Amino acid sequence: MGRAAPRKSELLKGTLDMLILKTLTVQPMHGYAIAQHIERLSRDVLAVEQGSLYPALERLQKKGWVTSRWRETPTGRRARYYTITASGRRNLGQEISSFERVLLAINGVMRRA
Amino acid sequence: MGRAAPRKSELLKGTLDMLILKTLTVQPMHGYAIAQHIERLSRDVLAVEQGSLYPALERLQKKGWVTSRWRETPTGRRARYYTITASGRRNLGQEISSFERVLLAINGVMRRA
DNA sequence: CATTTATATGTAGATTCTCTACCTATCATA
DNA sequence: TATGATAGGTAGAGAATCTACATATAAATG
Repeated sequence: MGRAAPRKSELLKGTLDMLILKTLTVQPMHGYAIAQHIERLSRDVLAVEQGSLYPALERLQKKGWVTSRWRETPTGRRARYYTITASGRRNLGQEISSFERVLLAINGVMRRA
Repeated sequence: MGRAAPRKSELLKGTLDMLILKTLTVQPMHGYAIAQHIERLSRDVLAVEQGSLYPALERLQKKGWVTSRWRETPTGRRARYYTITASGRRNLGQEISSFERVLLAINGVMRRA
């Protein structure tokens, strides 16, 4: 057999919520589409497993950062569409600056260590 | 009361092993010094708790990426000094490129989403 | 027509990592 | 004398992710 398939997966722990919220700033989307969106924009470097996705969406909803309702997809299937809330947007902003802050800190160690 | 003290802590989950290994490329160090080093180079953005540090060091040792032995510190205390191994260096290289790869992927989502 | 693949949502349980909260001990300083 | 810094550690909880499974429908393929 040939070389192993180029690892599709990998996900920096703790970034999934941020990625989902950012994705929902484009437009309301159902879970399956959110995962596809993230995978596509990351050129398939990031894999969003269902076992991570749906619990994450519940979490976000419980925190009031997204709301959801059942709707029909363009192809006539039923799906739960998620919408980011105002407080979700505020939280996204905070998560982004915290992420950047930590990233700079990590860089500080990795460059100068 | 005034605003909360500027959070000292924060640690991108999954990066601790990389930070420790990178720190040990400078020179063998004991645990306490590793934590201080990371905190200092990150300008106190990253906090390395003992409850994370020592289990991480055990992990790294179990995987053969570091070795350790008791020695005396310059100030005459006993401390366990950790040294990165050849396979530890190889692993560090892989962790770094994987980290960068994932970071680019996240950026792809965060910029274009 | 039958089967497989893609779309869509979810749950259970295990794993992994980190954190909080402890405990011990020595040395330096106030 | 007591407190803080140095040094190492553990137990248990909590959070997030992953694997594996279960369900259902629509579209594509044989």
